Amino acid sequence: MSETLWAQVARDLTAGITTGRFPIGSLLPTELELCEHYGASRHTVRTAIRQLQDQGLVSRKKKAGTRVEAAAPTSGYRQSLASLEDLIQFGVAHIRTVQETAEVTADASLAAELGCEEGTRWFRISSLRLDGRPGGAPIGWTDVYIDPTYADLGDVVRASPDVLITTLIEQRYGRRSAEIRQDVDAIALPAVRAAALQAKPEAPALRIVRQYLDEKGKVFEISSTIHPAGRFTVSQRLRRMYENGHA
Amino acid sequence: MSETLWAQVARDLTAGITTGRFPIGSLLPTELELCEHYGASRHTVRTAIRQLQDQGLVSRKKKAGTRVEAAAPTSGYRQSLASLEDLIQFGVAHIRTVQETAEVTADASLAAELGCEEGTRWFRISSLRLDGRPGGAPIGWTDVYIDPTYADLGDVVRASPDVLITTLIEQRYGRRSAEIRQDVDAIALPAVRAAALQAKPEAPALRIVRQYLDEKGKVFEISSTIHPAGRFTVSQRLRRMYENGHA
DNA sequence: GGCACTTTTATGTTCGGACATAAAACTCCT
DNA sequence: AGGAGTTTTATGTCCGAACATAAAAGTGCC
Repeated sequence: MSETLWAQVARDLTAGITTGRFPIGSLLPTELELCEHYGASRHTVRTAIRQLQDQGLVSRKKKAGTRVEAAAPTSGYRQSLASLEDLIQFGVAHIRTVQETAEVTADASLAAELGCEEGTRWFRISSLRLDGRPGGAPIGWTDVYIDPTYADLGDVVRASPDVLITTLIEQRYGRRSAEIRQDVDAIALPAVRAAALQAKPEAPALRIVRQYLDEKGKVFEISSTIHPAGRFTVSQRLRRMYENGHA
Repeated sequence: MSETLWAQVARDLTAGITTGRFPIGSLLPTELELCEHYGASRHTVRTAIRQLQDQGLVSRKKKAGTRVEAAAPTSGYRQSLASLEDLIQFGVAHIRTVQETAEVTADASLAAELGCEEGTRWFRISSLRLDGRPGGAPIGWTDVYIDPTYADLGDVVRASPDVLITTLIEQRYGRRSAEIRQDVDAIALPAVRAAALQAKPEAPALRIVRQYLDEKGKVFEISSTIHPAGRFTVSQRLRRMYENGHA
């Protein structure tokens, strides 16, 4: 008795995926079918499937079934975001001065920018990012969109100008970001932001849109930041990751 | 009935840890005690504890019990570059049409752009990135700088317009990238590139500079790509990573 | 045809019980 | 005291069953 039953099932399913017996995009047999096939209880089969799910090999949805997402455990490059500097890079932890808050409904244009459904309601917190020196031009302008039920965060955000809003939500509501999606592109600086950012309208600017997803894959926060050219650079270091998980 | 029972238990235990009711190094109550305390089954309590374990908050050992290891979840995000789409995003695998090749020496301006020493000699391969449709405007302009000893790659690059230059170097010289550094910022489109990219000079553009380092940390390839606004977006997905390597 | 409603179904949550296993704790003998 | 063997105990594995829930699929009415 070397290997546990659920580990055997997990291994066999993984093998089926990597060998192509269960191609990417296809559905795995249902739990009941797997129970019968392996002569195991549903509990055991679910434990095995959870293993694959944790490795990102499959995703599950009620009624729809278990879908094969990838043929191999996520390997490739690993980004290290351990240091404070990395967090600043990624989360923009610069000092924030809140300019305005409002409850908005996403029209077609905003929905396209944020990558959300049209008609979604958001509570928006707009702020300027400064780099500490009082004299210098601002680094950027950020619009943070959060679930309207968190609207009371507005005051807290003003009170803690150096804490990430994501962190505030986690502390206050226990909702953690399990995944972050970031899109970076270039745009012409919108005229309405030119004055506040001390730059010319239509000047080149970097736009960073980040979606924060919880464990269930639901987006609960979106931020859109605009940096005039030369004031901010998105930096990353990716190291090749080996099978054993080390870099 | 908003939150599941096991999630409530997990949250309460997490709160107990962060508030110091269960200090680091101490042992949590046994499963049976927690069952009684929360009026839940052992299965439910175990699911909750597994959550904390996955987050690296506690460790478990038979007989010894459940030990508190950390007061806050180990944060750290992992970037998944598993799918082909991700590789295209990162390596720009679009079809390439080589425009010119030359041997250059980095002056102060180029050294600043590439982040290398002034005076370094490079072999430069300049190419346009197309997206397949013959009619459309190009996606971007790429200057790839490689060690002059690899100059004979110029012909190979022309012959294989859809293969990453990094891959070619690896195949031909066995030199593998162990780390990639990427910097993204916004610039005004240089006048000399405007015509080829079918855009106006000074128009907003995205610039992506990537350094490829080998195992010893030596940079052997640098690429600088310019994309006029709206033609390219740098996309990333980061998933929270836990101690055990799972997500 | 298209919209509103009901049914079906696969996964999610929760319970209760049983036995296995590893490691600490204890006992006992020399 | 100290090592060998036994007991205790908390976690690990596994089963069976029931109900909840979300989403697809089917149904029927206008």
